[in-house]
Amino acid sequence: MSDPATDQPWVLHVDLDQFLAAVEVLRHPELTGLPVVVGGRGDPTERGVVSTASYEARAFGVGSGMPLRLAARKCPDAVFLPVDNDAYDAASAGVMASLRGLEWGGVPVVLEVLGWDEAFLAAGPGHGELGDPREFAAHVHDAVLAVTGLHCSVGIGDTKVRAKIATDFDKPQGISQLTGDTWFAVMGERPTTALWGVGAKTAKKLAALGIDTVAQLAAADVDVLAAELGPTMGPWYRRLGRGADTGPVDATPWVPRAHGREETFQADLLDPAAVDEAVRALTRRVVEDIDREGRLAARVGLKVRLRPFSTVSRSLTLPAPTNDPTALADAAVSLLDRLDPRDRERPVRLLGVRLEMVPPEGGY
DNA sequence: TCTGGGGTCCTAGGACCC
DNA sequence: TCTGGGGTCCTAGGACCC
Repeated sequence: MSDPATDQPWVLHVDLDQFLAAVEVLRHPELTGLPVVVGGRGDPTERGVVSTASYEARAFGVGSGMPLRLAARKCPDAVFLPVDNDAYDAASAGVMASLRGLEWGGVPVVLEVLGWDEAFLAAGPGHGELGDPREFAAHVHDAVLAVTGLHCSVGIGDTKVRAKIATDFDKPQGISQLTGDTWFAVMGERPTTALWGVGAKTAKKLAALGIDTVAQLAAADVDVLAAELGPTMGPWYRRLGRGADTGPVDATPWVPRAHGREETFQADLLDPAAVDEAVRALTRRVVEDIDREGRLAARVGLKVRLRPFSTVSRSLTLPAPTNDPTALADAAVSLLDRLDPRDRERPVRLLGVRLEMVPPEGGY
């Protein structure tokens, strides 16, 4: 199973348990054991959805993505807290630092960060004896807990896909293993949505082809998949059905391609002048984001969600890359003119502005 | 129960060029 | 007139993930 090119016989996937809720409980110990729901501005009468619910809240049927209003109905006694990105950034940095400091087989691990609360981890180049990966996984859990006070679950695999899927088998504070030897026994009869990257829409397309399970996907005709799902995605789904690799764990820091800001208004915007001004305000915020990285925008995108809930987008390539706030705001506002005239009269629920940046010297 | 915000990557059609 | 074919860029939208 080991890839000789990377010498990564094992891939670990580390996933913090109920991360946002856990960070809140950590700094508000009086919330320990209570149903905690983090989402929106923390007001369950507002428009917004649940980002993370504590396990106590999940017992009431509250889950990620659920409207806050519904969460409040299911669990009226829950503590609702606003999303506090700065706090989670800081907690995440602590977690990743604790992982980066680990050694396995006598050398520092390779760490690939996947977001606030997830990472892949593999033995570094030139490592020695690795021992039982379960023992190391337990060590990872304990090390993260000791440094940050946060619990995690760990999946062990021989590919990233397998490690990622294994993590979900045992949460919280679990350690699970999934390799090529056990893949079909464990995954074969599961629905295709059990795979990382197959959602409801793709599952439906696959079902129309008579493909309902992971094993059926793994055995599917690659030409049929390519014809129905695209030349890149079709073959990729078949590989996914086999748990095949997505490449080695790679510690190369992520360079963002784009930044965006969007806002769902508590009350739909009815006045065109208010829409213009909101687009300009969003653009100013995104410009701050790209300026923080010293990057220039090459394309501007505008997203508009109209009442009741239809979304349209428009985008343009700038004549020349820039970070000039006025030029970018003008470009974003100009995209409003490209909307269907009938849509321009409809109430606006959400606006979003996105800046695609010039790739850094040397590319990504 | 009216459905967030931050992203990534892929697809398909048309424009445009040779 | 009934008509090529490849390549690349631009744009809108879709799907997915955390």
